Amino acid sequence: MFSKTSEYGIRATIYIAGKSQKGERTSLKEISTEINSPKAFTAKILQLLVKSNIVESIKGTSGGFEIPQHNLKNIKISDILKAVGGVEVYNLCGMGLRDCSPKTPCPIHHKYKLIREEINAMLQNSDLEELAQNLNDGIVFLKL
Amino acid sequence: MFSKTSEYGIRATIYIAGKSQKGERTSLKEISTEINSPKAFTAKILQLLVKSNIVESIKGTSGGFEIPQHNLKNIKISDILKAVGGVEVYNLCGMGLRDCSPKTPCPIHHKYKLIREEINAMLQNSDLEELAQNLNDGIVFLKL
DNA sequence: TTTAAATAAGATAAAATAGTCCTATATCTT
DNA sequence: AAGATATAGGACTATTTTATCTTATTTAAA
Repeated sequence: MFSKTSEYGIRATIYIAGKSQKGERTSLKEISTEINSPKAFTAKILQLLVKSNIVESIKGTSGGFEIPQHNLKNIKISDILKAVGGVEVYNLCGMGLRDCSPKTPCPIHHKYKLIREEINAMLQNSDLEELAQNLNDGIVFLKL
Repeated sequence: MFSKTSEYGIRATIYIAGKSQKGERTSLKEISTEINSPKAFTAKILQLLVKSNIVESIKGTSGGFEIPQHNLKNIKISDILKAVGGVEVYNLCGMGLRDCSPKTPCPIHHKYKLIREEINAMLQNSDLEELAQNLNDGIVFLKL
């Protein structure tokens, strides 16, 4: 479904969001431990998220990553995917046709269109405030 | 969404099905031209489909590929994906968690589960007879 | 029976994705 | 001011996916 980059990106962001919601800052080391992701690779992905202003990074001792609490409600999973470069997938033809359209549809165009719309709705409706709350309430998980 | 292998596999099979429905046999050359796929790579994928008894191959001059007409109704897209090794994706956690389950769900488990079920329904409900008919009627297309 | 045309199969190559390592830079603490 | 700890970034490596090339085999037709 998602690329590894997208998976780690989403999980890392939600983890940071959970910490931020509790007023805590977290480090790369903690993140990669808690979401079971390769550390150096996750660092690269976090750099993308910082560049896109989804996550803030603080260098130096006691540095780390955080997300301003008042931003949590406005950040959706689709924003994370956009930042790490993995969102346009869900707006393309399921069978890889360049000119797939309602007028020249691929064999699964109509059925897949509905699914694509639901995927996009899911990605655009899930905000970090809700996701972080669920994480902190212990009703969802990020570890392998 | 699908891997290239899956895309070409589905498109090639539907193309062969369309020909078979008209009582015609088709060749690798024709297939890769008509579905805009790399020839040698498509040949590999067709080998997988032949091994899984989805497609029949005939060697030699005037050889090619075909699907017995009475099989068309029983072959679903999910069978094609199974043959080329690209179906289990839609039964895994969207965020890559090994232990994702209703009891220990990932943050998008419940929403994604519904989507997964619809994807699987789509893959299991689309049979080659219908898909080939649509292709022959000119209401769906396989080319870029 | 030779030739041409077709698929089969194995080896190889190229490209994309995933992941690591090392050095630089910033910053808190002592 | 020095040292420890953190992120930033570039170079590099590994793996997987996608794609090609070459040779063998089969078979219809000339």
